[in-house]
Amino acid sequence: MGRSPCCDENGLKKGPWTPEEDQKLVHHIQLHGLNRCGKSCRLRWTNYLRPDIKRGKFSQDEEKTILNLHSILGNKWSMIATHLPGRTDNEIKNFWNTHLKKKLIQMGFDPMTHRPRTDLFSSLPQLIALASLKELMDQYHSYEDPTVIMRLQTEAVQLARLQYLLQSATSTMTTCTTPNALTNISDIQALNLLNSLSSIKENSYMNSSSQLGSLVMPYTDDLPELVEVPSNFQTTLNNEIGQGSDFTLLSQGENSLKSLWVLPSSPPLPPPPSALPVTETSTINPGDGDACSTSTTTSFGGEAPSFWPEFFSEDPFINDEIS
DNA sequence: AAATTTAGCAACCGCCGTACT
DNA sequence: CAGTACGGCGGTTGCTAAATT
Repeated sequence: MGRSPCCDENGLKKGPWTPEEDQKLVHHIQLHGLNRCGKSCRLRWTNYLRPDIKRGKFSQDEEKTILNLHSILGNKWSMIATHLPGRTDNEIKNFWNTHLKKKLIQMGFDPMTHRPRTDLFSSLPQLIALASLKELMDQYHSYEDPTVIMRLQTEAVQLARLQYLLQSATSTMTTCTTPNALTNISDIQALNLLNSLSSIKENSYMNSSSQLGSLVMPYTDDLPELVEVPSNFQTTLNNEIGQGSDFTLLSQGENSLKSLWVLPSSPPLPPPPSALPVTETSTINPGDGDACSTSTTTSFGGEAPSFWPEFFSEDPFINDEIS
């Protein structure tokens, strides 16, 4: 029964074992006290003992290759391994599960689709950050402390991202079903969550209109520039930055959230690391349709204080650790 | 310093396709 | 066609060392 003997491309014998081979194997196992099954021996050889196996850390190039191939092939570890000489599928799989997957998640990407995540629970870290933001606000009432301002700016960037994700999640949940159980949270729950966030904002930093200019400017290349602002804050917004600013009020209350979205008008320029934004007021330019749009200029001619965070010139979401 | 938690990694397990009798 | 064994694959587990409390 079984296969007849044959050879692979390396000249190694394959197929069923002959009685002589069995004898030799039994002899070797008895001789060396090896109490292992064949499958275990094979795995040990292919994954560890094979002389052509490359050991040690994965290089940047290898990491990029794995990411690229995984985005195309998915969890086809053996296929991916064929493009990385000396690396086994098991090693790549482990590297993916322990490093790359976490890295993508931290960056806000779905490790399976390689796209930005939109499910609610992926935003939990940001929710936690928001909670700590509120705590911070309760703790400090002065905005004059540079360290506090710097931290607030960091938190605000995270908040902006959270709100974008929440908005995406709620709109998705009402229109489509997905196999992902995490998105099965009810609309009511999601809306309650959003409303609670809005109330936190209204009671905290949004009352400080002088901070608004910096709070609504997460300038990055690959992240949403949208920031939600409570609708009852519209007047203040118009007075402070809406008058001819380069921020656009996108829409008002398309759903029950009754919120505004603010985004910098085309195309957002990265702020020079040595300058703070200075907002200048001018006339309101109403936009088309029911979208309430306005236009202003925010320049960066301001003197850069020593506390201006350097990471604003980079991608804050990638480099920032949520405390 | 001890206890606990976390991260990394090798190995295991079960499934499937293929080859052969 | 059924039965058997091999070989490969991907998901998961469990051990160990490092980090943290």
